[in-house]
Amino acid sequence: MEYTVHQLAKLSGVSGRTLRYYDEIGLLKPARMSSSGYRIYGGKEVDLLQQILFYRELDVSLEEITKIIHHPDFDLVPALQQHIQKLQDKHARLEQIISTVQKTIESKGGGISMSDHEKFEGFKQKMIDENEEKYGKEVRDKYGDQLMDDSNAKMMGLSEADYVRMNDIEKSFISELKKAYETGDPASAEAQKAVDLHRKWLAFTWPKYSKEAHAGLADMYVSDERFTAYYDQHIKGLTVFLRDAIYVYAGK
Amino acid sequence: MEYTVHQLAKLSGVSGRTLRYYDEIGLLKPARMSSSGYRIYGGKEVDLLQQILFYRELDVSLEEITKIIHHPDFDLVPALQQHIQKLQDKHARLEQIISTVQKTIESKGGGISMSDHEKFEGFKQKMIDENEEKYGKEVRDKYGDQLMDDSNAKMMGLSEADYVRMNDIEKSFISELKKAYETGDPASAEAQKAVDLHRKWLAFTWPKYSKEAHAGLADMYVSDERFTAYYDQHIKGLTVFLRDAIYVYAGK
DNA sequence: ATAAGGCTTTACGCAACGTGAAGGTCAATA
DNA sequence: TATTGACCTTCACGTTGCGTAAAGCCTTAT
Repeated sequence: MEYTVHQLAKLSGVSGRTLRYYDEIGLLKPARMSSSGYRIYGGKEVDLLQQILFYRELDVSLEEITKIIHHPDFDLVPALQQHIQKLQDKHARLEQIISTVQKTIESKGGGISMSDHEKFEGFKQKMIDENEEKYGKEVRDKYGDQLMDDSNAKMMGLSEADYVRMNDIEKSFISELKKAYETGDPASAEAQKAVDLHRKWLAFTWPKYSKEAHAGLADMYVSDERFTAYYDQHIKGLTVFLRDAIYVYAGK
Repeated sequence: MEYTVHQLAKLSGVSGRTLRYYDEIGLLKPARMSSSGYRIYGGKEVDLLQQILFYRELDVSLEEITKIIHHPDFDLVPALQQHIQKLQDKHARLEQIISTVQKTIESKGGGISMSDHEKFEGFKQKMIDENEEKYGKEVRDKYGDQLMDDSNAKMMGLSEADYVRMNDIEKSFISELKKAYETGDPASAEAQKAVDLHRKWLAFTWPKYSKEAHAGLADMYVSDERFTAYYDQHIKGLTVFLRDAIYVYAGK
């Protein structure tokens, strides 16, 4: 039996455009062309199309399918294993996303404002990842794996109520810090009060406090442009002022 | 603090191109343009970008994000609920795909040929779905829900070994049918032997055999172009011949 | 003054087709 | 036989979220 595009299309459930496209990219060529230039497909092509659709169902790209179909000695198993890896990654990521969206929806019923919630759920993991990436090695070298792992765990375990309190404290901290900046003295009472709030704020994510780590963090603030940008957003030079105040606080 | 594209890009982790694109589609416009035409972003834009990236992480389309961000009274919860639905569908589908790919890989170790396996795993559920869609109502009306459900269940429970045997039987059936066609007589011994093989083949997916259902299936074969195409692929007119032979077999 | 590095707009490319547009072909009917 | 109407063909643009040049202006440092 022979089929034109539309016939094969109806037979297989794909569109005519799809078949022309498959012809175009060399995935499925018609058996022959009629005298008037029509595409004519035969039984062999029907079978091939079945196989193509099978792999397509599995989310394999048409490029991969082309290799699979047209090279009988194609190394299928490793390719599929790699493919399954990607699928599983996607799967895990979706799971995470779904849970985040669910929490986001729930939070709309509760007292936590949307923007808080966004900042909370959306960036928690990201913060940990970035933290790990940028400072992980340094911190692990300096203070050991335990501290870093504990810190990450604590971050993940943060409740939303905690998060709200943490945010409140940070706001107080920023406002105190700005006031302190006016004095121009990192050792002033105002500055030290601000740093104390900073310490409390850190307590939410730090499993164990140490003056050395606090001072180390101050260095990071100054050297990392994202932190600098964040603090200098309020007043230019605030980051350096904060570092100096922490130095005093930590007795460095 | 003010930022140029590249500065904000580094700060937030996205590319400059992305920021220009967001400007272009009206998702995130710079606070102002410098005298020389540079994009200048402020603290407000930094916050907005954070929110944008949050939703982007959740696989929300930029179009949706635009609505969410720029219309404070946007009805977020139903939108997110709808979104979560899509995510869950994707998630479930991925699960199914992963399992199929896994089985596909496993089968490469066993004795079942790839092509058999493809046909088996990939189309089993699809067959059921299509079956249900096309004939479900008719069959359920005629023979009751139980038969249809049982049939679907039996199909899903088919082992691969069964599937191989099923395929063998179908091959014999086709070859017998072709021989029978030569005789031109649907009542010939050859034709009836073929129909008997057809019956055995059916037994793999039919929970209970009945002559009425068999004859009904023959009608479907003739009226459905996919079946017609399938059988007429071998010899034109074979479908009608098969129907007539089944009629005789079923005493209709 | 010149080079380096930032910025700009313009525009093609990616995946897998959907959706016309403009025009040829084929079978059946008035 | 001429004309529908239903096919078929080849362009070619639109989709999503940017990556990646290309060509040229702006700014800063040497």
